[in-house]
Amino acid sequence: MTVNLPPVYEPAEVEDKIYLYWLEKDYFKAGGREGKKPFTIVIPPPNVTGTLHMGHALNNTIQDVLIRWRRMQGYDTLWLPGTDHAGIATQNKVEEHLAREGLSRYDVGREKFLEKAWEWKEEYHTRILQQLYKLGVSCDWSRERFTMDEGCSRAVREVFVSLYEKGLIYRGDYLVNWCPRCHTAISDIEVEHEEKPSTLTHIRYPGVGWKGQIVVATTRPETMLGDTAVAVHPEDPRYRALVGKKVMLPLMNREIPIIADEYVDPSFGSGAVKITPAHDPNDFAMGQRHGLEVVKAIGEKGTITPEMGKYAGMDRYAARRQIVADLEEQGFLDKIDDYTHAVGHCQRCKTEIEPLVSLQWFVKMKPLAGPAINVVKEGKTRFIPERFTRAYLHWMENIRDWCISRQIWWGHRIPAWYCPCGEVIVAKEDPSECPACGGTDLQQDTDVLDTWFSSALWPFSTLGWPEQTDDLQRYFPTSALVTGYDIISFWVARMIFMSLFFMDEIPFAEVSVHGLVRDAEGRKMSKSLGNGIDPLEIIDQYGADTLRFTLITGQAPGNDQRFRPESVEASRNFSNKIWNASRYVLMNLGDFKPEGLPKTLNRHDRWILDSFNRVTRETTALLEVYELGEAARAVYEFVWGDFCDWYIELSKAYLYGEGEAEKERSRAVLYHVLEGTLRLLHPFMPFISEEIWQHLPRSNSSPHAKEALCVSRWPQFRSQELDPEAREEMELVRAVIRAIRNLRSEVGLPPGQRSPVVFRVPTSLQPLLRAEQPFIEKLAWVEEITFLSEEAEKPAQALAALLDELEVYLPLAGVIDLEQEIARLGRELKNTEKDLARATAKIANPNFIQKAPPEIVEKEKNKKEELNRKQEKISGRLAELKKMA
RNA sequence: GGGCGAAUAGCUCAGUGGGAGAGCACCUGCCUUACAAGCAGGGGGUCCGGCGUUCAAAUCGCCGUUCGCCCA
Repeated sequence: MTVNLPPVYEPAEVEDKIYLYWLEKDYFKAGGREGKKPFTIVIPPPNVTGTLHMGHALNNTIQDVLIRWRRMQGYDTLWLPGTDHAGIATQNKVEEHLAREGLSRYDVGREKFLEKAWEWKEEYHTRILQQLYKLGVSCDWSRERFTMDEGCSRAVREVFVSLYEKGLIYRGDYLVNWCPRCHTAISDIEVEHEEKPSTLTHIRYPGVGWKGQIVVATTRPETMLGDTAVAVHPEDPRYRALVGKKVMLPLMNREIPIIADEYVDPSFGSGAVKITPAHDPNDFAMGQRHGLEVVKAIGEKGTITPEMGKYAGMDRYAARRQIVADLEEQGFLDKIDDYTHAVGHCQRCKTEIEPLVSLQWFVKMKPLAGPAINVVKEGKTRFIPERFTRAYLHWMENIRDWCISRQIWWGHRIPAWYCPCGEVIVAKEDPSECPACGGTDLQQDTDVLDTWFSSALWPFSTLGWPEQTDDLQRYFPTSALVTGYDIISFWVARMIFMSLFFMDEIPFAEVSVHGLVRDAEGRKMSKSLGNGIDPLEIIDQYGADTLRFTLITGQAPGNDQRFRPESVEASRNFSNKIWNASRYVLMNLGDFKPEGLPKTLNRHDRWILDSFNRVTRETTALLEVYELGEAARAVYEFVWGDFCDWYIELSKAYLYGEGEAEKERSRAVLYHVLEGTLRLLHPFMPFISEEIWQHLPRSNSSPHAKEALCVSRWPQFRSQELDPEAREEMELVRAVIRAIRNLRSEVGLPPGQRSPVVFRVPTSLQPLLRAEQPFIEKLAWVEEITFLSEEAEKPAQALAALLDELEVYLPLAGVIDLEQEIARLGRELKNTEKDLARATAKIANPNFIQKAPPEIVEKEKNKKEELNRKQEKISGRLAELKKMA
């Protein structure tokens, strides 16, 4: 074969071609590996709201690394892809779109609106898929799902009806977080709290039938319109006598009672608080305890209700200003202080939420949370890193009922129907008549379910549930879930309790948690800041492998990372390094046919095979514990630091030399190591590794004669192939070469100018160094090596590198600057003596000898001896030089 | 108010009980028949501060400082 690869890797020319090849061959399809253990991941379904961002790129790359690695290990891998309808988010997008034509959703009507939403979904679904293809993910596309497809929708109904029948779903009046802009209730965790400078308004409430007044403080004076009590602490001596009496609500001229409740903090403000059950969660709870009236002062549009006299219809902020002005005018305003407090905002549109009492559907959480707490405590589902367990448990243990109805149109419509006779019908199939009165005038609930309701079923609904499908049997529970820490409570927690309730099993054994991808300055990437980086742009410019490698190496489990152009370039350089190392091998293979490793291997071969064996072990072990960044780094170091910097350089002597047998042996090892390296690399950089692999010669007797790297075997670590002898010898050889390079660099010798060196070396080491002489000469730009025995006189006019086992001299008659060399050796002596002192002190400590593990003590002793020899050599040399000076 | 995380080279970050690391940046010398997106060499650290546990702490515990996040 003729190989003529360009010197610079061009990802754009190979990636699409290779992805299509993989798809054609159906490599990503699960099944067909009977008898193999399954390894399953369900994708965190991206929202069809828009396109993918860097966070998605990271999330999917991690999953793809795991899946490709397990596939190569021989597992029956299933990575199930899909997308999420993302209720409020998508609805908002479609509404924005309509607004450009001057239309509201009410103008077009529910049916037409949903058509638009489906169109939106189709468009973005296609784009998301394109992006995932570009990233190179190996999902089983034949099993792709959507949260609103037929099967998932059936699962949603099944779950709703079942929970309703078991009394775990109920409908009730409750204080919910209302977004006046999205015009819907949202769950507690969809509210973002933000500290904001605000004011604390102190208002006087005059006594009724008693002399005096009570001052209450509030951050939201406009809610006073709906006050139905003033509360004090029962033990508070200032107010004890007033409990049970009444005050007059200013502006409204309504009498309201003074009540006592433990909840009131007597040390805050005046120790008395106004109670607005309709507009504050704590007040609502207190109102329930005391049977207080609920007076709505603010309506669903964020405006004052019609019952509130002159304020009726005013926007809540305008009303606040007006009310404060009126209070002041009428003498009820005590004072206004500056104050900072947390204000709830809608996660989707950032509007300040308004707590409102309304009729909503809820999931009763306590019975569901218990088992979900247990499985995590028992370690049946594990969070990685472990610290996220605590956040999960804290949330689960303090959980409140989950408001699941949303007053929007895009989503799963609540399967409840109302009959004029008062009957409520909750059913899997649309009812045609009322079971109570036989009436046919049934109205379905207009609300839809919270998006997370369907996502909570994702691990089993996507596998066919409620049908007992083969896939469900085989692939559930899934093996791992890969997700960002920001959706542990939204999604992970809910999948766990839903799965335990309906499947009686955990949904996944391990949750690998990753962090956020931030911009180069560490800020969150966001549309409003305009600091987002489109993964596709990076792929177009540098290739998917580069993007993947950047994200993976920049990542430590559970930690945020910054996306920096420098790191992208570093990854790009690495892929080019791989490309060129492969070019070198391919250019020199000739008509080589792989037939396994040669029978006789030399020291260099044994050393690189030992290194490869070690990096195989390390990479595999790191992947096992989800340390993907470390695993990728291990491969990087091996490729660049061992294979390229040393083995390839050493191999040049053979390949550019004369001996045919040597050439063949060298080719075989280069081939073997390169091929194995590509396999280690493949999960991280699937495209470049596959592309090069496809260029490698193959033969039928080759042990890895698969048709694609993507389905070849993951390298196996073999302990019997470790070669400590070769390793040790090569370490010495490399140390000698580095020492010579270092000396040459001290005097600024350019590579082209070769120099003689002198070794003063024990006879035991002479065979090794004489055997390696040609390589030392080549790699250290040496022209001639003289071997001296230890008895021989040392060269005088020379720089010295004093290793603990031998001495290396660079003779430079007349060139050497004695003063400089003395200074240099003096610095080295100082460092050596410092280390020696530390080691000596350690060994002198009887506690250390007694309590430290024997191998550590042994190591320390060896170190001390080594340093001793080195110290003697340096000081000896210094004495000689000083004599000459 | 409660919880969690971060603090290590100029920058960005790995490292979690046994001799301080990487990438980038910087300095020096090099186009060396794979690669200048490269090669060789080098400088650079109070591992935030303090106390403790231990034979041994960047690593474990406690206290504090600064920053970030989550929850109430």
